Amino acid sequence: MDKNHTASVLIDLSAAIVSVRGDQPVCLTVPDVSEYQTPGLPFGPFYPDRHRTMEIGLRQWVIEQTALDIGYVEQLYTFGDRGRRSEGADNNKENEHIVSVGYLALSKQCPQPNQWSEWYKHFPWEDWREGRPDILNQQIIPYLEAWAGSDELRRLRLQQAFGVPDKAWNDEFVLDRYELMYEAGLVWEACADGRQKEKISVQNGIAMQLDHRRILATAISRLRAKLKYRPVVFELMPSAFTLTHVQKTTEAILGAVLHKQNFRRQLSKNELVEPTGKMSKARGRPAELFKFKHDESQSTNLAGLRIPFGKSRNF
Amino acid sequence: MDKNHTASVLIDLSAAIVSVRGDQPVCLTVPDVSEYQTPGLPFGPFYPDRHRTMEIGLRQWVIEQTALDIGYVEQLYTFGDRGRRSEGADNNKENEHIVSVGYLALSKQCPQPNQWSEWYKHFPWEDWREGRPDILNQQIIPYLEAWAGSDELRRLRLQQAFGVPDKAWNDEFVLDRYELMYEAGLVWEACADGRQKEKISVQNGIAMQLDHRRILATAISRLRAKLKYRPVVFELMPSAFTLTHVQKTTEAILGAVLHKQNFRRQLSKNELVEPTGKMSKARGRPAELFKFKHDESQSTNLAGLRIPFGKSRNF
DNA sequence: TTAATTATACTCAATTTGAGCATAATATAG
DNA sequence: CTATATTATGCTCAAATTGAGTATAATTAA
Repeated sequence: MDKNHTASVLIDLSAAIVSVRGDQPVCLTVPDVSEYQTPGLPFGPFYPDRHRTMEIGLRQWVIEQTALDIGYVEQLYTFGDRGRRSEGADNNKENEHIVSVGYLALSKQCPQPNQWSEWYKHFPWEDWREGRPDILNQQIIPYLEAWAGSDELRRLRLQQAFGVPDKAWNDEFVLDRYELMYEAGLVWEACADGRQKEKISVQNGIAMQLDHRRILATAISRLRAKLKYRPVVFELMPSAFTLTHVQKTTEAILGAVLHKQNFRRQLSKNELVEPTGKMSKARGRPAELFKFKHDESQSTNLAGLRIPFGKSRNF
Repeated sequence: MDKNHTASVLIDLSAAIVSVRGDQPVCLTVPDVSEYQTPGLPFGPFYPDRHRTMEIGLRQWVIEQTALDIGYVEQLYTFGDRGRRSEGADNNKENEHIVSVGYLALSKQCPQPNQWSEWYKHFPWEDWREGRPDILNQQIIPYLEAWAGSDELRRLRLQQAFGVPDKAWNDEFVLDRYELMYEAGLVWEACADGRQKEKISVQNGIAMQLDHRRILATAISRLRAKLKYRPVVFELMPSAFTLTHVQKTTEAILGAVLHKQNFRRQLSKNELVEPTGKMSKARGRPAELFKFKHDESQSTNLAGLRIPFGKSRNF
């Protein structure tokens, strides 16, 4: 291969550190010093000679900078797109290319409320708990329809991501929706990256620095998907909780409301929780307090398109 | 942050290019020139100023070097572990750290049979189509049990990954199993990385260069999981195929046998295929030839721990 | 012509889901 | 003190899905 091209890059470890406050999922952000005032995700460089693995490197600076207790950490995706970091307008003097490795981390607490940003302020179209968000029919869909025009591929992607006109909304396609909106020039970042000449008239959710909103969209997608086959909700719960609390947290992340009795049935059937014996005190009838059953047997509940393994699989 | 540490790295794009030949899943490999004769995955450096995204870079050198038509491409994971690439014993002069970004690619054809390596030669314990592989009870499990000793955490991980003694085998935990074996010094790579002083007596599957067997394990895990909620099998099928052919391909990837009639029921219920009108010609009764229904409506079949969304979700 | 082989249709009990009703235990308003 | 709002929890029941077959059809090979 020819050596006329540079292959050396810098690696940023960016973290979407997620928690739930009340009924709102939140994400740790750092304020922006520039004129735009857009918040960003915390990130730090990866020093390969100091940290044995990237995850260790990530944990290191999260501890140093935020003093948070993050238990669950998962690598999301590695973004190396040129032009998705507003490089021209930024401080990086274009001699070094930056690749960002996105991580998802879950935290049980979220102190200092002003440093945490609510998900749905950045993605108002993703919260369906009060029904279909108005912004979809009033702003986003009409604009996207116009952008798609008669382009067959664009219409297909639109249908896939947003369920228009007759497909169902899929809560996991957060990233697909964001990327479509980026391409269509519907989000501020597209404008900042120079893909869109004129400023966006409607502010479709609060923008973030560089490609951080994309990383957050990836985090939400992943977390929503994961919730369905791994008991990660409990990484966001205190040691004792009511079943309603688990449900509210799940609903916050999924952006959808669930059937109460059936939700409890799943929890008890899968033996994910066990009673503590104590009771909560609130408005109505007191609820029993449960704790997470650290059985490790969770691994058994997978599923999906339903492959007919049959019961004989347990040799 | 202190600038005493270097942050500059080189990025390798490694690809697990997967296909299915007969009833064996295979993976494109390149021969090793060194004394060990271990095969490796094809890889190439990422030139950030030449390729806009890493995926474009990957596709580029795959086309250049293999002339293969790969449709489906998915980023797997970014590995930055020090000491997992046999750096000391290798050609890299340790002044530049290398991070490898693993990709999974699917190919419908696999010409030049000798360049493709069968999965289960590298992972003999993962193929359960003829029942539980002997190597598990005869070699792997006893060694791992001894390694775990009375260490509670190790025993838990062992139970989780290998299902011993009483949990079920989970086909998706390919990476977990490989990593456990690596840590226990049960695979050749651990020895090559200097973690294991003495050579492994039993060759537990054919080793690969650097951390390539780890990337392949990640690919298998991902593909097995994906199969259950996305119609990716069809990326490995020709344009017309019999239902049995789809099933054999699925079974090859999962390393497990499935119930025939119920497998077909799933395919027809989810409307993933449509008849071509033609028939196949083989030994027994001729089978109808089908083609993949490119409906894009596949997106509707997800699932998992079964979140009780209820039918009211289709607003 | 028979047997082996493969494909496909159909059945049926068990389990799981979606949806909701009924009742229990508390706080608070009057 | 009683009624009412509020939340928790137990229970039912029909519909759908799954696991595990049986039965039958259409070929080739012996």
